[in-house]
Amino acid sequence: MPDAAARPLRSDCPLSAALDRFGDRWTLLILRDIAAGKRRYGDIAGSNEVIPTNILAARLKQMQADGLIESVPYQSRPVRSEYHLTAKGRSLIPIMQELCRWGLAHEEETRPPSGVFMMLKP
Amino acid sequence: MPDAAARPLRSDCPLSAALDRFGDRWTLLILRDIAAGKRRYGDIAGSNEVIPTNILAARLKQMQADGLIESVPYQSRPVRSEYHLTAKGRSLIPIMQELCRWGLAHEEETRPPSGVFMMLKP
DNA sequence: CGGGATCCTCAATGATACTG
DNA sequence: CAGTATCATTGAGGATCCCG
Repeated sequence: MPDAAARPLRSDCPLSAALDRFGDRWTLLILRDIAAGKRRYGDIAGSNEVIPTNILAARLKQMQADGLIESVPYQSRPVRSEYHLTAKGRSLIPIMQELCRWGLAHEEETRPPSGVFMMLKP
Repeated sequence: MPDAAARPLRSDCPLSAALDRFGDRWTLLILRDIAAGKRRYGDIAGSNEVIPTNILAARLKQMQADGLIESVPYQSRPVRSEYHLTAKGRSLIPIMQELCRWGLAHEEETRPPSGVFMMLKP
């Protein structure tokens, strides 16, 4: 598997650049989990939206390559790491909150007022 | 191809719901173009990031199904339509602007200060 | 010519099994 | 537990083709 590298950007448009970094189905959900305090692989894998493990591993690598998170080893043999947001990753929290507000306002018509699983503490 | 229908959501998380609507590589770029005044298929297809025509057609249908845009016929035989933002589509403009700001702040290090192709007028 | 539809190829995704 | 390997399926991205 080709190791994660910085991907090229499609154009000079900054919106396009942002989407090239986290405009996919999983990156922001992983970032949400880490921001919410989940630090280990298994915590994130156990989230409500069940992310396939191979994709989770690939995204964690890509997000490190993009500077959104960093991995901090907490034991060796076997090597185990925790994931933390970098400053760059933290800079996405307001965006996630705004997306969250939009989702609440526009996509909750049909669903019962069950639990809201997004709770980022600014 | 199954005609565009509202897709199911992965979970109750409103962030996830928002991403299920426009968390892909093209939807927001198309929305940006329409918001910036491009109304016809060819205008959007000619954008800086070259979107394949099959994807553009599919996205336009999906965005209508999701209520983000509406198509207004401006001639019949052959039927030709213009695309406009709905109120729901317009509600994404602040989000696009914030993404844009993020892209400028975090992803422009390497590129020369060439033109910025994103200019949404609030 | 504008607005697609269609076909093809290949990369990414997703499900699941497996391993250190 | 934290991933990697494998494999089927989907989707992206090009290149036409078609139809009015």
